[in-house]
Amino acid sequence: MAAKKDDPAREERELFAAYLGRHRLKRSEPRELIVDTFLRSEQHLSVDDLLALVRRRRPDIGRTTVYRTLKLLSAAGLAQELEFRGQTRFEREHNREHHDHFICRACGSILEFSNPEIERLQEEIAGELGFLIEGHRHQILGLCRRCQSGSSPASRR
Amino acid sequence: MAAKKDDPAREERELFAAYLGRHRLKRSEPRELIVDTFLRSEQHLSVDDLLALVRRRRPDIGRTTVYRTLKLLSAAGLAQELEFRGQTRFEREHNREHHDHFICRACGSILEFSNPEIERLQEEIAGELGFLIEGHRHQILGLCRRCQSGSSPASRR
DNA sequence: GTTCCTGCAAATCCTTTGCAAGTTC
DNA sequence: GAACTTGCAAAGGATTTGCAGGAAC
Repeated sequence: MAAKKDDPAREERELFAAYLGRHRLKRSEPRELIVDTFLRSEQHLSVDDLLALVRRRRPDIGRTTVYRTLKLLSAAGLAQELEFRGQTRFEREHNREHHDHFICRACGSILEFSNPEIERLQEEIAGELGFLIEGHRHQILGLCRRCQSGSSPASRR
Repeated sequence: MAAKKDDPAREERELFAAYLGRHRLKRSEPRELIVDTFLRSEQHLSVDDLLALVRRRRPDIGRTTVYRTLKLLSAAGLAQELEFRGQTRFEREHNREHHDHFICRACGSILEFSNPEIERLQEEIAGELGFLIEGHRHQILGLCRRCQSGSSPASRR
């Protein structure tokens, strides 16, 4: 359950390699760099956030490749998309406990939360309506602690 | 509480007129037509849905005007935006009980639900994190009853 | 008459696609 | 060498903005 000592992302990289193999896709240096960077990064990256990180090492990598690789990661079940104000952000998905998000409208920071009782109630309501749940998107919008108290909002990343 | 006999949207139209007055904005025929059409329509309209409805009466109305009027309606607290797959939809907001949405991924239909217990739990969790709630977006995605059973999905609107 | 509205076209933003050149198997 | 990848540029879709003409106050 716990991460391996030296490489918490090893399992995910293996899963990604397996996904590529299953689909007759090839490994490549840009692809591996993007995947590694994503897996080691903070959560909730936009495409441009990730692109900037990747370009620190390989300034010649194109935005398109980041888009395509993130799509692969999603398809492989290793990344999940979040939508906020028309922007898409991505977070790691594998082996992470299900959770939802608070989003601060002032500084854009994202806090995670989870509550089994809410999940249970969702299932219950869906059952009553005959609806089959495949997923959900639950975002709470407002102000984080810092942005409520501080005179100026925490700077946007 | 209950709607007026002949014109359930009277109060909303008055509120909208008041909003215009407060902001030194003018009334106009396209604007009133769009507002009326929106208030009388089914829920969860996209901009193009509303545009099509409005053009039945006035084919010369532009998409831009619909965008702008919906923005005014939101600002006046009479409409609320929903986001789904990069598309924005709008629903009436005033005097409606708070609710969230099921969205069927097959036919795109939207069911509403509400659950005070979920609301309460949200508040509770937010309190623990010191987060001040201003709103939330809670969508459950999956398959509606028809699309689970029927061989072919209910047609997309 | 001044200020606000309107529709069109152009511009933006985010994302996807076509394509020729480069890589991987 | 065949099949897949890459980056660029172009295309796409949704939404916004600039602007000249028209309507409301």
